[in-house]
Amino acid sequence: MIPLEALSETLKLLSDKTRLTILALLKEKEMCVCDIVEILQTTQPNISQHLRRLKTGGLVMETRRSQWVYYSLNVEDKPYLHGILAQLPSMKDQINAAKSQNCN
Amino acid sequence: MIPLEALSETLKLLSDKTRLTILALLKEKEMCVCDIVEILQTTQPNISQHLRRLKTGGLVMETRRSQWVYYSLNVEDKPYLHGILAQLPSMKDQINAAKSQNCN
DNA sequence: TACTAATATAATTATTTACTTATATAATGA
DNA sequence: TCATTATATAAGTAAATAATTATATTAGTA
Repeated sequence: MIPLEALSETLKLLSDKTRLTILALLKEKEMCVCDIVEILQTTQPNISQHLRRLKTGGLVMETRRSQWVYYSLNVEDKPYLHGILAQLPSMKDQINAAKSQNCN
Repeated sequence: MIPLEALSETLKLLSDKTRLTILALLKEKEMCVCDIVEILQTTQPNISQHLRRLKTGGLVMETRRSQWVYYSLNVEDKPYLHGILAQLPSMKDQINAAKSQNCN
């Protein structure tokens, strides 16, 4: 049983529209920062800071591969979030739409 | 499938510690405002305002019974929240501790 | 080594939000 | 009707937060 304090911190991470969208994207596949920036049409620092919070909160993992930092979901050990994550809409269309002008 | 916008609004309601605690209390049993104020040791307007947000967000219902307004959980139709609600700690101890100085 | 691309961090700003204080409304009972 | 209890609403304040702009770091490459 998670302390209420910790639970509300995690839910705060999920309560922001931009972060929820990032999680929806990562549900499809791992992505680097520039992919997400491209798809969400916002600034790089904005996404970078959201990703840092998600990482600190334990919701995503990062792996650097040469110049790119790839982020992926890290929620296997948090089954109580599965219900919510399952509600996230498919991002396939947005991903495909952005595929043409990829950053790498 | 719920729009991302609506989902983040709901999660915003769940992301506050006070509101989470209220939900944990209502998971045990329906309660009037003064019960919650007593247990959470805060002001009546504070709780009243949180309850209004929870009601507007569709997470709780209200029923007036004479001078008391009772609030209860309204989450049967939101199965994607069950995982989170199941994580809320038991409030039995806090409820019993406050039972002596009940408001009605 | 210099240049570029990808990412991170820092500082600032504008908005949101939780809480408080004060006041209003609603219901009960003397 | 008046007083009391329970609840709601309004206004103000302080703190938290998302996004922006500017700058730093890291890696690849000519």
